[in-house]
Amino acid sequence: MNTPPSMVRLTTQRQILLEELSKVNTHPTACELYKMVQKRLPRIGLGTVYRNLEIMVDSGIILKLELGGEQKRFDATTEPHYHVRCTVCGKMDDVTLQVQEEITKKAAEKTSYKIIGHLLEFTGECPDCQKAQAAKTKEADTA
Amino acid sequence: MNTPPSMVRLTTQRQILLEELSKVNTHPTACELYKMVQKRLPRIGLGTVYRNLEIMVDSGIILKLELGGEQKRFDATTEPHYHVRCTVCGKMDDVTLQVQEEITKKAAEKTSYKIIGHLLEFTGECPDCQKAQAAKTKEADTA
DNA sequence: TTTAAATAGGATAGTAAGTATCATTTATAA
DNA sequence: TTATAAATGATACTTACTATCCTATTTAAA
Repeated sequence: MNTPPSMVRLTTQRQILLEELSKVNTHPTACELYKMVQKRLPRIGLGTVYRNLEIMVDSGIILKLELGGEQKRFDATTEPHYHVRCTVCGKMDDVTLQVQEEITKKAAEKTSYKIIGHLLEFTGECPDCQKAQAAKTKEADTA
Repeated sequence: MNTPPSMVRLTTQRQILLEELSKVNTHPTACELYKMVQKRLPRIGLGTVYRNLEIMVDSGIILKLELGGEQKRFDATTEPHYHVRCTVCGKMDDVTLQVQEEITKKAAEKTSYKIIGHLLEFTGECPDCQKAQAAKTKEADTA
């Protein structure tokens, strides 16, 4: 068993990436994070962002949210919790709802799969999009 | 209010696509469906598959599963139900678990989003991958 | 029943998110 | 100090999916 001379270095890029991700609770996409980090490290490459996010996911520092939507999103909170996704703008937020452990057991009884866990995502309309929608409706009424 | 001269035709391609999708319960990807349909319609284009799947989703005939994983999957059963995804091979199956309506209400109390519904996906290892894993472990032991 | 309009199909080009490659730089260890 | 490993940034590539375009088919009108 030869341990390879491998160790995850806390480079400036990784540190700033993690700082920026921890700063927000909207679970940004890789591209959004790239833009955020670019303000502090203008020469950073998009590849570095993707690479380091993946490394941090693998080492359990952050979570990758792979549910609905086109793009993957990232989350600095690693404790299991649920999310809402806005069906209009795609934004994601946390839902501070007790994680349902028992549902995993129930599912395990119903299938021949070896169940590991579950992902729960709520869908809805975010406050901003609700407002925008209301404004639009009002506009149509007066027209 | 001018209704456009639009109506969804039940073409051969659409019919066969729907038949093939209804035949299986593994929720195939567009690409998998393409291969399935190709056996009966060798000249069909991949674009036609994507286009018609989208049309059928829009008209509510089938469901698009946009949860975890790289690709979207399709489901001929439109009643709300849950799924398991194999974390090894990506295969998806149904979980015949009672849909938790009350969880949506609970979530609505915890967020400023206007909650519409929820998506629940279990993760685990499918029987085939469990077997393959077991065989691999055994091989390593004897080596 | 021919003709016109709408719709659909197949081929192909284009997008966009994400991944792989590679030369260069930076950090660590001998 | 030097050798080795690892990380970076630039760029090329892959893949799932979408848009475009021209042809074919279906439907409706004359």
